[in-house]
Amino acid sequence: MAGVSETVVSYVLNNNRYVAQDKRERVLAAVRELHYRPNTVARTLKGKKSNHILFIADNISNEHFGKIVEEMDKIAYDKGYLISLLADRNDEEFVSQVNSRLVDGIVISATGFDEKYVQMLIDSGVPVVLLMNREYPNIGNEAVRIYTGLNKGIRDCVKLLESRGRRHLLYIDRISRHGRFSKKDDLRFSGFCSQMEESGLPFSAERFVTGCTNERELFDAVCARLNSGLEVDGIVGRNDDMACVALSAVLACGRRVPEDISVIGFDNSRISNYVTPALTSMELDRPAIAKAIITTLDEMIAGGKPSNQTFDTKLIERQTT
Amino acid sequence: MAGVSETVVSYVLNNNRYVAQDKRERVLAAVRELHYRPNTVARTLKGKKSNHILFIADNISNEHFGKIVEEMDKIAYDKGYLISLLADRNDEEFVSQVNSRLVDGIVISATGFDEKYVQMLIDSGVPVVLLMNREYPNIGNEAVRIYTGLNKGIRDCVKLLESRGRRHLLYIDRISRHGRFSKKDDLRFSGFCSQMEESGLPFSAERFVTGCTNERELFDAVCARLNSGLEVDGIVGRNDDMACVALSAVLACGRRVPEDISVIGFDNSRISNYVTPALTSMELDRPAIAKAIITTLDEMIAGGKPSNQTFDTKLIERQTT
DNA sequence: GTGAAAGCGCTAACAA
DNA sequence: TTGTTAGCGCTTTCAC
Repeated sequence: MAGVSETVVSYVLNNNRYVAQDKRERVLAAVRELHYRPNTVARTLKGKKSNHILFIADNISNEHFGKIVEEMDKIAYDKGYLISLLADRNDEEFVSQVNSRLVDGIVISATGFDEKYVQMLIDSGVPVVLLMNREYPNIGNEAVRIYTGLNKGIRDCVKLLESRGRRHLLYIDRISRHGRFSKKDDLRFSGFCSQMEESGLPFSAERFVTGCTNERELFDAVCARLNSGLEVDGIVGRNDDMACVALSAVLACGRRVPEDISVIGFDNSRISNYVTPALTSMELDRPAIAKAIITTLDEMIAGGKPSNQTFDTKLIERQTT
Repeated sequence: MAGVSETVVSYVLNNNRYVAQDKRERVLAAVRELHYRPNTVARTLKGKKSNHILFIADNISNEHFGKIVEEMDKIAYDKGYLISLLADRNDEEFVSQVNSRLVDGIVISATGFDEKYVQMLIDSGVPVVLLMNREYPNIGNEAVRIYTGLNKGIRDCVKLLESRGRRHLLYIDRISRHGRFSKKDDLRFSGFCSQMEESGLPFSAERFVTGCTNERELFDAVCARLNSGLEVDGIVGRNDDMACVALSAVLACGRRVPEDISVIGFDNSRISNYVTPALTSMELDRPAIAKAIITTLDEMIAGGKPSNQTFDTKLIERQTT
């Protein structure tokens, strides 16, 4: 339609070769008239970018995750990327599935996803960003790490309770139906442990509430601790949801919050604002984190070697402390 | 490696032509050994399925949406589909972006997404499933509709309040920074209006709390209604988040819940369980809905003409009613 | 029953 | 400065 070869069209659209002004204009005019769009698939096959980013995660449905994805989408769309969401599966078939897609980059935020598979993904040559909620001791720095502030954040939680005179803390681990409980590689749990140690607070297995497969079990587990004679004057939840369950258990056991027991959550999700008493929590800088993920991946895709990043959390104090 | 032509490999992998048993086995052995995976991109370019489903939504970050996506992923993965998430944008560029991707199917759940663009997507030949939270009066039945029970669900909310002797209701619309408030095409709002009419309950503009751009405004708006002399003994929130804001406003104004005013939410999200008093809500059958979305799309992609589907909601009564 | 070859829509080396 | 052409990895027609 523009009376030029395909080559010229390609040059104009990619803007990577000089093309005579008049031809360039004719091409652009034809593009408009025909609503022409280069076929992303053909482009990818030819070895160009697919403009496709994959987010592998183990908890697609929580609020924190949803907000991160929402923020990522805003930035990604402007850069031309499409984001796909995929729950992790621990097998080679999964890695193989992913590899057959030719995605440009992968973000991983999956506590239970085996490092072996992470390494396979990296080895296939795709840029990988690790959204750090746990350690990856065996993964080298071919993968860029983004620390969202979990470690320092949870330490700050402990310090806050300490400053309120609390010394007998309980840590509330996640609920999981599939046995995915926190191990020492979990950044929140390890941060909690180190801070307890640094602050010289007593920490033993019975202060680590874990292994629950549903809310009811967790509720009962917290009550059991409180009624066992164990001294408890503070509770740190790994996230707001867990803290809320613990909070309701505390109240049900007849303890006052925050007079008898202080409770603090993590994530600053909507729920923290609406429970009674309102839950103190730690806010993550999600917009900045989301932006860093996309920007970092974008740089890696362009062949750069961006460095790891760390973000700070912000204490949102409410009534439970 | 198997000593056969590419053709035979293709036949074996797609299982669509007879291939001699020994060759078939050699191919399969080579596939295993080489960890061979057909390149999805090349396959798509050749005109086959991309096994890629796009979910266009206007509220990626809420809990309801996250759970739907999580359930969709489970089923989609088993069928070989990858799901991408994309916030809607109201312009042709957006449609064009989507079209250049050659996705197999599109799910749309976006209250403010212009029907014009939905039609453009349909016209481009991609199967489209509409996750109904509003009407699409101008879209024909080339798009398959999945009703999640919003209309009947919200009617049941009104009926429940009515059965509790409540007749002076307030409807709490969404909060939006971009002016995306409910219009008559919104299934919850229209369902509420029709039920109010059927039940002969008074409904006027002042009972429709809308136009708020943040929680504080909504809180104030509810208080203003309560203090204006308007008689109010029941509140219906379009979702749990809105109901919670209203609930806190009600309590702040010194009214008792449920003695003076009953409150009901929608979605049965976690928050409804943890506010005080615990919020009565309406649960959607998310696993079934998610399954229906993928199955329907899968059928359409295979060339079938599945029919619209409707799901039921379930009342979860707690303390606010 | 199997292979050769064309072609999906694009990019880029090379030639002109 | 632009056009011809090969080729990305696959599927499928057609011929044998």
